[in-house]
Amino acid sequence: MQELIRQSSLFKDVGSDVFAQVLETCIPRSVEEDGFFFMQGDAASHAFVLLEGRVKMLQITPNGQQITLRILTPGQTYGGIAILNPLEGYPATAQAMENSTALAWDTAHLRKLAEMEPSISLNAMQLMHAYITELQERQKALVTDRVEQRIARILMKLASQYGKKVEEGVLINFPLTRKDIAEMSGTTLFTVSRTLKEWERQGMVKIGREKVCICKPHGLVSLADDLVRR
Amino acid sequence: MQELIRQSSLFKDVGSDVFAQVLETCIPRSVEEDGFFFMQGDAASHAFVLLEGRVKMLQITPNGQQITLRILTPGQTYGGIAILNPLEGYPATAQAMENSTALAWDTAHLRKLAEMEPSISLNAMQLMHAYITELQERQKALVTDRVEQRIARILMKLASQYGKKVEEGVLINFPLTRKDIAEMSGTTLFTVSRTLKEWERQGMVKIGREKVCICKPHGLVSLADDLVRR
DNA sequence: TTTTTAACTTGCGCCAGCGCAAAGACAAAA
DNA sequence: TTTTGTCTTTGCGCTGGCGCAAGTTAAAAA
Repeated sequence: MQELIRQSSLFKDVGSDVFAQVLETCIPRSVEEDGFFFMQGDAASHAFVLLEGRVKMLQITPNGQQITLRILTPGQTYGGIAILNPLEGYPATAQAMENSTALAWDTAHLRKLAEMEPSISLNAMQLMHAYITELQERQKALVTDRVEQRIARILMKLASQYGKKVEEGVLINFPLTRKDIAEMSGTTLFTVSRTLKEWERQGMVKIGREKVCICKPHGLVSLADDLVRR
Repeated sequence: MQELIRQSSLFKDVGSDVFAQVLETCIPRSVEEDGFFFMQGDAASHAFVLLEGRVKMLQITPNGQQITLRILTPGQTYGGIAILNPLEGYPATAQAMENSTALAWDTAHLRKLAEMEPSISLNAMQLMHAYITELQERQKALVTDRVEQRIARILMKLASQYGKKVEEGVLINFPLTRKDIAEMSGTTLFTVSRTLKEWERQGMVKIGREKVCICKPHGLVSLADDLVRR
């Protein structure tokens, strides 16, 4: 566990003396499947490092539609804005996709730690920067790419994050519904279903209930980069 | 000028001793209309505070299409990621929309300043956080709103940023082409043109060449929030 | 095993918005 | 004043993708 925190994006490169304080000031927090670590708009009082499980960052629109922003795996940081004024609200909701455990630090401790060890601030900024880049990429995709390309891109990304080599190709190694994919790529589950079926016909993927396996990654990449149109 | 830096989002709340160093370490930088402060992907070597002019942050897609991310006014900070490892590339391009002047600080000085004065780091994070929130809002809009709503929202935002009261209503006080609006709202200049004309027919706006004046702000808000469909 | 629940597929109709082309309207330069 | 370049409008055709409804499959619960 210490190992995981040491490698976490927020506390990497922290000197061992300060690191001891990091360990002292954390609060463990467990949330079961479909529960929430925090909701969009809540006062940003804690930053989290995920220890085990999977957590989905999402937004909910006024009319109830969901947008999935990202899926987190152990070692990743979320709610990092807590280092700022806790009057800021979290910009998104963090929901556990399975029983999950995380460590939490509150604003006061975070700031104290950051003052002792500037690299914590830099790490937090690095995190935010990475996220900004990702959001911009996604925005670009939403504006310029067809739905098909966006789905291809999401699958490639999930595969690189959760891919597991099996005999038929690369399996995305956790239950993933058509609706999940739709919420990540900004479309509907119907369109996702149709697209995946078409790809299966072409032998590019193999699909099942809550399961996607990529047989021809190269074909998907071509699609994502718009090198080929169907 | 000092006043402007004092109030700038990056250096506000900086103690007067460190502030003196802020002033010492800056480099003035002028760029004329259509010129660039930096391009997406360039090594992020400097952070800027705009003194005068207007600067557009944009992305260019592989096929040449532009996406406008935001428009900056004097006092605003851009290129703030320079505080991180300069190996990071700027996530977007900064182009002057008119002759513009800014002050720049390089990574080395920024870091030194941030170490002396933690509030600089906090300010930088605050900036990034505000930007993240904005990007998420925009992503939500792209996924869930109709083009009409998105245009309405962009106009409201521009009006709140640059609005000038005139007799007919609130004028967006700088030359703004249909193409500009399209790049901000993720659509085409044709659709923008049609939409604005329709709104003019309804008396909601008054438009001219590179000019938009909002006569019934309330009507636009209703549209943006989808309280009414045409 | 049967039942229930949730995920998925598929056909069909529809329309918002795109893309193009051609023409019109300004503004600045010559 | 005329010219030139840029910005804008508008008609027309087209289609990607949405939305719904009805049916199918598969897993989980009873």
